[in-house]
Amino acid sequence: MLRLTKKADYGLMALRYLAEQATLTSSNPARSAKDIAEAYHIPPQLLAKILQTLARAGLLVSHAGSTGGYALSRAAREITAFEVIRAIDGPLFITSCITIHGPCDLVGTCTIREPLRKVNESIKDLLNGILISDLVDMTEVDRQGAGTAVAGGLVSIAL
Amino acid sequence: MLRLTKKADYGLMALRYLAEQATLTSSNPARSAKDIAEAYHIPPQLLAKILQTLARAGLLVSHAGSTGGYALSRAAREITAFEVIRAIDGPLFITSCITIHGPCDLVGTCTIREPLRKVNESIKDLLNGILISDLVDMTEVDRQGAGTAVAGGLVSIAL
DNA sequence: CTCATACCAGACTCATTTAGTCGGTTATCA
DNA sequence: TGATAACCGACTAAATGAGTCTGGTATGAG
Repeated sequence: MLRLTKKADYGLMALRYLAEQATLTSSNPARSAKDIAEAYHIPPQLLAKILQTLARAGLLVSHAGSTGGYALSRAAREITAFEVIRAIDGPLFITSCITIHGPCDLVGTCTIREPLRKVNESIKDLLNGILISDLVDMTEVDRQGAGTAVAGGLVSIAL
Repeated sequence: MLRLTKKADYGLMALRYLAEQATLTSSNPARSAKDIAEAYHIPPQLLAKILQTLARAGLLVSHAGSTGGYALSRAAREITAFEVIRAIDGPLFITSCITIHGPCDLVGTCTIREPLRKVNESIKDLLNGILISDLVDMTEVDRQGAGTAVAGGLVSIAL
């Protein structure tokens, strides 16, 4: 089915939210897991775990205490969607031939591994071309009902 | 995790096999599910079901009886990897926001749906650029140890 | 000082999906 | 007419995903 997990979805939404907040507020950009969860109606405990994962991966900085919360560790235009997805969902494998335990038992007989590996790389490049800042920008565009502006760059994929 | 199911893997391998056989034999290109399964050490009954699905989708033609089996319904260069994957794994959704039951319950609050939809389209285009004949060609290239030749086209993706 | 707030960590449950099996039916050809 | 092979749906088991629970630890406000 080739779909992202809900966790990755939630993670992207949270990062986008934090990026947006960072531009709106000058002083303390930190937001608690609870706040973000309420903003999007995400199960709070689940989001908490996701944010912890992202903090462990170095994409977020966390701070405990009453004024604490999470904030982006870098600028929004220096964090890619791929990093987020990879931190949450783990390494990206389009084929089940290539797993974390090395090649599958069809080694030698599997004839489509190499082509699919290239597709894998292409998708990775594609996701690496999407920045958290792009997510914010796109929402703004949608809000204005324009749809003409094109955010982000151009990704060329050679097979 | 963004991975293909094993069924889709098996389906692609089978189609590639049938494409290869079609070029090698002049007369009857049909191969039984059992033969293909044995060639790749795939559970025969499972592959049988996959081939039936592909036949129902119009990608294969089937013929019962002692000399029967499956064959490609079109030329190998007129069948895309996307068609195969879609026939087996169903519609392709990179985000769990967009499901078969329409938009998720986060409608209105989900801020990343549109960007991810575009990624989805890009992946679709990417897979549509890969033909079954490419899979055969690539294997040949690998066999020759070349690696210089590049099969397939170039897919440009605008975000 | 202390307490409410918030992060941290892991075990755990429940639901869904995936992988694979089983049994029986129908079609075709030697 | 019997061997071969496609067809079909129901079924089971394993893996993954989504979400919860419980018990901690840090930190700043009052």
